[in-house]
Amino acid sequence: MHDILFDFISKYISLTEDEKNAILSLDLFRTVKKGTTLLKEGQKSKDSYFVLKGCIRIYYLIDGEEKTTSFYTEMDALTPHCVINKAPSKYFISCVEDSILTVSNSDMELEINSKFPKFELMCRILSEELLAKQQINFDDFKTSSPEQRYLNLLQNRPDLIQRVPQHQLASYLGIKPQSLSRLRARILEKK
Amino acid sequence: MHDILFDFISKYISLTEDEKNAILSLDLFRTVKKGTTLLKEGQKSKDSYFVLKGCIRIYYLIDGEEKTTSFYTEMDALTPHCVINKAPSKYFISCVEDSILTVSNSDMELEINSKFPKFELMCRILSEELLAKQQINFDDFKTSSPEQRYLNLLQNRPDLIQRVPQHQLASYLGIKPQSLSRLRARILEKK
DNA sequence: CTCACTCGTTCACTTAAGTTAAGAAATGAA
DNA sequence: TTCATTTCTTAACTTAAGTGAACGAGTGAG
Repeated sequence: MHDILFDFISKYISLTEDEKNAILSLDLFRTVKKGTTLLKEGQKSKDSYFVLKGCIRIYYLIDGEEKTTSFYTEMDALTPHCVINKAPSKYFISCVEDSILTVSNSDMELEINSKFPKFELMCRILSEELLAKQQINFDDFKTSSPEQRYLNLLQNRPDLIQRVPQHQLASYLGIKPQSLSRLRARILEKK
Repeated sequence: MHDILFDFISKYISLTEDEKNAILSLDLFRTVKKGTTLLKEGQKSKDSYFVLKGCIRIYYLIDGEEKTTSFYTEMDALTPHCVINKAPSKYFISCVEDSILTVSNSDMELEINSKFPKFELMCRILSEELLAKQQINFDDFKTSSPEQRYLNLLQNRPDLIQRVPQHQLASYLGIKPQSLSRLRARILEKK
């Protein structure tokens, strides 16, 4: 399990054994049950997550309705906005499946980063990469119809469609569950 | 003009006179005319931008049509995805107004960052902040209708609606220019 | 000044998403 | 297993966005 984390890190920097041990001594690994809420609206958390196995999601509660806006699966890193801007969270984070995560506190990260400048570098590169990826994602979303977005998802993250409830997928695509059902029927007809 | 840049930087780190001079010696400042294309689809640029005055936009050319997906105005920083992942650009960057920018090369940044670790820190914090902001933005987009998105824009970036052509605004809102016209008429009626 | 072109708006029509409701299927707890 | 709940689908109807076309206003090049 640890290897998954180190494989991920090795894409950005190389670690000495000492550094690996420093990370392991932080005791970051957690297993969480499906349905567990990791963060609630209004809370001020300092925790960031990295998904080793499983799936977690961000959702908003708007007019009593859950609106899921993102999914994080294997090898995805998530730092909630409330950690960055120290404001109460606007959203919930919850486990879609039984999952294995690393949970790291921003105080710990500050300490590690100042002790090992290498980590600072990794965090910068990682954030820049995620930002660029997120921008392309957003652009794709803006420039396509719900149907195209579903077909894109089918191409790029086919696993999500299998492992995630339809009504959560729907709001992820920016539409209602009924529209997703209809849209899928329409696509099948065309084939 | 230089002050705008230093004011921005001072939100993240504090600079000595030496460091300020190091930055100034890089000769980053450029004035660009309205309509200038800064980056074309297919190009592999290493340039990042910071807007001191004016407005630049990202747009895609899809089926011969321009789809504008973002605007950058005063105090906005933009590092194109092609700089990050070293791939040909998927989009164009162009000047909406006569503008004053800083243009910095990623090689220069690499050098500066290794010479002054402070900059590395600033870049990390800045990217993390931008990523968090971008996520909230994307979430808002997903969870609202075109009409709500227009009303949000009216709240959060009212200047954009004045300074940017309607058809560019439309694709920024994820709709067609005709729909934006109609939607605005609808809102006026309601009042 | 004139002509061509772009831009924003309007209209009629088409298409697809939102809404409300109902029912079947799957899930989970007692 | 049973019962309640959640999830997904379908349907009928409403609403809003997409499409194609036309028009006037504004802009820029010659």
